[in-house]
Amino acid sequence: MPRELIDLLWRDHPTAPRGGTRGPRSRVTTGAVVEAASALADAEGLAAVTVRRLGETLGISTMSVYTHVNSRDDLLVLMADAARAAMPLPDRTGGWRTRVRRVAEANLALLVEHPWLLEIDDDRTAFGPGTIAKYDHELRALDGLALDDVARDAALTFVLDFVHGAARARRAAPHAEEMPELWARWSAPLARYLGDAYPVAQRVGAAAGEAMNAPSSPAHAWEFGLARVLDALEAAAGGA
Amino acid sequence: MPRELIDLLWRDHPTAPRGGTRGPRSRVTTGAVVEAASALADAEGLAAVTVRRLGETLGISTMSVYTHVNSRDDLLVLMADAARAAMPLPDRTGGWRTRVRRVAEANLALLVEHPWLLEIDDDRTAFGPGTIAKYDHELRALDGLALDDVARDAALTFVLDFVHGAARARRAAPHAEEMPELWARWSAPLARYLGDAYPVAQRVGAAAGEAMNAPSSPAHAWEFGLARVLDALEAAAGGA
DNA sequence: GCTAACTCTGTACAGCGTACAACATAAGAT
DNA sequence: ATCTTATGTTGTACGCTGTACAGAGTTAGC
Repeated sequence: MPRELIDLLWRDHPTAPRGGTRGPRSRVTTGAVVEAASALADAEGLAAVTVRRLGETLGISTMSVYTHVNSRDDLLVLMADAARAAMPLPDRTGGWRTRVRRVAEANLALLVEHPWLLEIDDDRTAFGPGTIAKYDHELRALDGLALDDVARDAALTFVLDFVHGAARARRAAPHAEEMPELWARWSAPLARYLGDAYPVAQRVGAAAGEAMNAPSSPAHAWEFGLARVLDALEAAAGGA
Repeated sequence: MPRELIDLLWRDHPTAPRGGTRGPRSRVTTGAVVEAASALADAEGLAAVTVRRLGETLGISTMSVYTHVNSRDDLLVLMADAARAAMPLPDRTGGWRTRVRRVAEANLALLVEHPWLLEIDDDRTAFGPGTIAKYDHELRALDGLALDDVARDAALTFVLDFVHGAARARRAAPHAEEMPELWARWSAPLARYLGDAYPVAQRVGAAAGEAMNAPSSPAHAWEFGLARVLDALEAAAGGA
């Protein structure tokens, strides 16, 4: 399997190198490896995606995984692109505000469904068909705004960064289940250390913390922030 | 060294447990370990911060590191809090727009100086004195905006998420030095795969890519985005 | 049937975080 | 001055990681 990552990314394209026909039939395809890895990441987090685990779940040996994928890093790129390729692209009816809102919502849904995407930070994903198709589609959501190409790209980045931050806040933090116990053990010493210093932080932090536990809060913060983002875009384009 | 992380975070506080006086003198303090780790991360990235490397640079054995820090995860929390404690807090003169701009700029500077902060995602940092002091100070930058406590916290998060995204884009990507070679090897097959599909993505991507190489571009995108963020805050508060 | 191309596999290595037990050292108790 | 006890330091060892490499098994084309 000396196929390059770019050819693996485009493995479904008609002109992509298929690999010779000699030798034993593969018991598994690159796509199947990527799917299994993504399922594993969905279920147990990205750290559970080890080459050994992957071989096990696929019913092949550890090293056979490398027949279909060049390295774990490459696999992560393939996973990220596959997730974006499988993402339902929001429809294009309505005004730009509606369309951009749908883009934001679709991206939030994607990141909530696959939180491990937040941990994959590899520029090479930009070469994948899923990522490119997504980029193209989302750029078009900005049609109608008076933005040149560079500004259009910056505007999309602006929206997606906002979504990224919201998704990061929303997902269960890595050690979330231990937090109650941690709080029980630490709140007393923390109060002792703090005394009456930082009154603003203490008051606002308490309010924000309580609000966080209210079920409606993340949705409210999302609506609030998204409205701000849309307003900002409108202002940037000098009113659509 | 059975001191808990919270006590290590507050180790400079007068009432923090100092640890008994018996036994050999420590050859090294927790603070020194954190400093060495941060220097290592600045120079070679967070992945270079291994317990073995740390022991080496400190002139103690690998396992002695654990005398001063409970685990590598705890060390990352201490590093993050120390970086925030050492951050120069922007002064508080001027209107809220000026102050918030300074907050954003200070945070960008922090993340550019210590890009590894982007990789540390641990809720326990919120218990550290540096993080709390920073939070308090930054909340006060929003004084004068008509926001209740929950909204004030959300507004700060909004600003900091924007900075976070900008910093992520600005830092040298993990495999940045290999990108030119990668591009040379991949641009031809990519062009073949793409054909004339996704014209918008191709045009905008090319423009944005070229702009990225223009030295003025990141600064321009930053100014643009920051202005949008400030406008959004003003709108959120119903005009300051 | 032979050869070349291909998949699959087991072994092995260097690196990681860290549990644990043994030892060294210094202060407090006697 | 001696003993006790708390602490710092260290080496060894374990299980885990990604993956290089060599060899064995399998199939298509000559």
